[in-house]
Amino acid sequence: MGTQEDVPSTQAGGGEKAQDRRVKRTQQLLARALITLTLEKGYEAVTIREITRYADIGYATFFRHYPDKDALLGSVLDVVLNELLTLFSLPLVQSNAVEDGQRLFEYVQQHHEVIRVLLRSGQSASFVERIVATGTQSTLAKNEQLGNSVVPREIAANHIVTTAITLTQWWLEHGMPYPPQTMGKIYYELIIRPTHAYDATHYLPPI
Amino acid sequence: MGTQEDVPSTQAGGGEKAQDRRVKRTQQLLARALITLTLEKGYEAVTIREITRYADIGYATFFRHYPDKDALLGSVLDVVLNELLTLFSLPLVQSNAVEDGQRLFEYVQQHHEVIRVLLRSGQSASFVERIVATGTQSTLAKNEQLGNSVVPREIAANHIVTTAITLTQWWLEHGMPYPPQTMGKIYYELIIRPTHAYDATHYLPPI
DNA sequence: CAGGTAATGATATACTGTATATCATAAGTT
DNA sequence: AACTTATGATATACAGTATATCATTACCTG
Repeated sequence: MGTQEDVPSTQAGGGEKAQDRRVKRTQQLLARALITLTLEKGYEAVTIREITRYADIGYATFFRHYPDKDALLGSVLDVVLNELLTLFSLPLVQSNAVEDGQRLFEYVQQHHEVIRVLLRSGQSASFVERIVATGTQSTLAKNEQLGNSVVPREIAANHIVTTAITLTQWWLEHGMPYPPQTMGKIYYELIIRPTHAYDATHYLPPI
Repeated sequence: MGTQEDVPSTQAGGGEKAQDRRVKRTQQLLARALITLTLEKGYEAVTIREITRYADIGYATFFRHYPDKDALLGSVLDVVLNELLTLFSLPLVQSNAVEDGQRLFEYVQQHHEVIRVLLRSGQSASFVERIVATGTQSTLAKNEQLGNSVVPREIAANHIVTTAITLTQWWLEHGMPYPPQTMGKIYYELIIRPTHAYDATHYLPPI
C-alpha cells in the first residue's frame, strides 16, 4: 500500500564522495517514483515524464542524473546486488545451505517491492542477466563439490542462480505464502541438493 | 549464418481461412526480418521501420497485419507454443521423463534461432510468461506424484517449467555444447527427479 | 551569515519512432 | 476478363526522448 517503502538508499556502497543534499533528494525522489509507477503499470509503460511529474522534479533535471530510464533502475540494482552478494559471502560451508536460503528469502521479504520491480524490469535493463552472471561466477568459484556424474559444473552453477531467481519470483507473485524458513528448506531440497555430488545418505527421507 | 532459417510457418495451426498469397508472403517476410534483426541487435532495439525496410515491404503495410512489434512476435510464438505442447502431450508416463527432455532439446535444436529470439524478447511480449502459464497448468494437471514432503505441488510444477526454460537458455547461449540425449538426462536429474515424491531407490547412484 | 557555487525549473527546440489516412497501382482470385 | 483486395508511396499527427539556455533558488564554504 504505502508509497513509503523501504528503498535501499540509492547511493551505492562504493566509494562515493559526499553529495549535495539536493542531488540526493532528487535521486531518491526519482527512484521512489520509478518503483511506485512500475508496480502500478509495469516498467516498460512508465515514461520519464511520468517519473518526473510524480516526483515533482523538472523533466530536464532527470537527464542531469541519468542518461535514461534503465540507468536509474541500474542505480537501484547496484545497491541490491551488493547487498545480495554480501548475504552469500558470509557462509562458506555448504551444509548451511538451508540457512543461506532462509537469509535470501528474509532479505527478499524486507525489500519485496524493489525486488519485484527488478525482476519485472524486462530485457533492456536486465537485472536478471547481471545477477545471473555475477551469481554464477561467485557460486562456481567457491563451491568445489558442484555437479555430479551427470550434471556438469557450469550447468549446476547456472542452475542454482537462475532457479533461485525463478523461485523468488514465484514466491513474490503469489504473495509470499510461506515463511522464509520454509522457503529455505524448499530452496535446499529443490535446488542445492540436486546439484551436489551423489551421496546416498543425503537422499533418505528427512523423517 | 543463413537468413534462410527454419521459421515455423507463421500461419498458426488453428482454424484459419485460406490466405491471399500476398498476405502470406508479406507476413513471412516480416517474421523472417524480425527474427534476423533481433538476432543481430536484440529485440528491443529493432524498429518497425527496420523490419519493413529489411523485408522490403511498405512501412504502412506492417500495420495492416499487426498492431505492433509484439503482435508480430506473438504470431510466431503461437506456432512454437502449440508445437511444444504437442511434444509433451504424447507421453503421459512419468518414467519417460528422460525421453521427454531429449525430445524437447531436439525440437529446440531444430528451431534454435526462433527460440533464441523468443527467449530474448524481453518483458513486453513475454514469451516466457505465456509458456510458464500454459506449461505449469499442463504439468500440474497431468502429474499426480508431483511434490514431496517438503516441496508443495504448485511450486514443483512452476519449477519444472521455468527451470526447463533456463536450462534451454543456457544451452542455446553456450552453443549447444551437449547433444539432446545428454541434455535429456540432465533435465531428468536436475529438474524432474527432485520434484517427485521421495523414493529411496530413485536416489541410488546410477552406476 | 555573506558570497560564491552548483543544482533546479521552465521553456524552446530537434529528433526518432509510432500510428493512421488516402489514393493510385499492381497482384491475386473467381 | 472482370472484380476484389493487398500493397506502395506519401502526408500527417502524435508521443516520448534528449539537449540547450537562462533566471532562480538552495546549498556549501569560509
